[in-house]
Amino acid sequence: MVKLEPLPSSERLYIRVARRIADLVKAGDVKPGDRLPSERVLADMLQVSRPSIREAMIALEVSGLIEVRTGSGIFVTRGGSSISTPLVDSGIGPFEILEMRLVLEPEICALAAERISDAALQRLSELFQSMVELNGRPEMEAIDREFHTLIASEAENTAMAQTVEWLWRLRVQSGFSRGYHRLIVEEGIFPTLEEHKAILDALMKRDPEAARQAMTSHLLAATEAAARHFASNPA
Amino acid sequence: MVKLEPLPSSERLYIRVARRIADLVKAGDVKPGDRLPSERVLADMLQVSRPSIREAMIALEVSGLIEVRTGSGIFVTRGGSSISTPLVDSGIGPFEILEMRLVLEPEICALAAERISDAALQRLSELFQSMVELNGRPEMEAIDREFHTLIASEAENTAMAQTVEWLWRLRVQSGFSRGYHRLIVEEGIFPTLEEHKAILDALMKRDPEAARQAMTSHLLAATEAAARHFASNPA
DNA sequence: GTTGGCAAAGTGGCCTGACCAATTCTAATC
DNA sequence: GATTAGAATTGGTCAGGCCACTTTGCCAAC
Repeated sequence: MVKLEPLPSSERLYIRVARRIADLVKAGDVKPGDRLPSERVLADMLQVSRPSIREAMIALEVSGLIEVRTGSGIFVTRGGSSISTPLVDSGIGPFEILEMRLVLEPEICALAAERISDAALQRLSELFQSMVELNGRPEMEAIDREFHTLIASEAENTAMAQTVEWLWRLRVQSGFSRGYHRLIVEEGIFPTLEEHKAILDALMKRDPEAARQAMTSHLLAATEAAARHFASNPA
Repeated sequence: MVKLEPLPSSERLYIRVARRIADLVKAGDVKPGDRLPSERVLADMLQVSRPSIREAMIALEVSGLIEVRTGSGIFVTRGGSSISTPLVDSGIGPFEILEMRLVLEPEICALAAERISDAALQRLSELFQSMVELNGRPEMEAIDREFHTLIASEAENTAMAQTVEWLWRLRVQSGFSRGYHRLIVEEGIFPTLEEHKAILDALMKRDPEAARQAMTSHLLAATEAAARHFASNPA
């Protein structure tokens, strides 16, 4: 029972093209934020047709490496690549997301307490101030998101940071945020503010154990709030 | 400072097409393993050009929802979504992966201890037997992978399960496994066997605390082994 | 000098139609 | 009935074209 897999010889063209482009980015020839040559130019350079270039670009776009702006050009994404789920609904629900965050983010927070930079602490303070000022307006969710993703990025573990960002994307996608605003208005925003304050304080003291504890409390409270929310707002 | 999200207008065509197809799958009109209508037929049905259909298919293919077989047709993937091989290198290294697994998998294992099915326990036993028999051959890594991903899927949290699979894909991609075989030969396979046995036993007793403990020990050992490996094999 | 508007150039979005290569189906042949 | 050669089907790729949107820069009006 031999199993000679290989000799694929020629992969599909769009994959080869996509890899070439991805290599350019990885090699640093084009940096995040840069604009790639136009599709027509790329087609000419790589000696393939424009449809093939387009297919490769779509593959890279779905992979999160590039961003296509109509009429303007193709740009390299700033965040690099990540777990992608733009098209297919993952079927992952709010409680699964929260259960996973409850496992992941306290540890991330503890790591971040030891590794976080002063600049990041400064930014977190600003974000917290914004939360106080916004006080329950819909924009708060975006602030909340940056608060958590920033902490995740300061844990200095790309895998963890990308996962946290992925979970936020899933959350937005899963219709959890549709009732978010009403929820925080009903519940009152202050408990959430206090929880974030506790996290911020722990990070500033660079106290891993306190940070872990604060994040755990915050996410437990969020889970309970979500449970109440869904109890009174079936599906 | 209003922030009116600038009208949805028309998304790009390939995305709308891809969503339509994805909905077909989600609604169960076409099931995993089924063949989709040919590109030409789809183009005719949706009243778009074939290139647009192709672009949508590539997006879905990258997303892992479908599989394209030249000359044969387009088929819905059996494993749902996320079997796809990432197109771009994430730049995430072995130690980041291990650090994250060390956070995630012990908790997953504890959850699985309470939720795991008898069938899954049976399968885990078989996998362990295979590990004993293979005893250090390269195929072991695939077994190891199924062992861990199966446990993750039994935690009954799709987000966690997908993340564990993602981490394995990253591992394969990050060149960690290139020296894997030599490593386990040098180190001897027995410690790893014992660690897996401990995990299996804990799950069979449905003891969450023991399961968490066993998985932690296993991953700590793996981290140390990886450290030794990279110490003697500079990148 | 600044501002405002407008046109041209550049870019991606999408289409038509065609040919090639791999696969599968069909039917004639043995 | 099994084999096999040819036809039909299907994805892979290309060429060229037109449209809509963005950007840019010139020029007129203030």
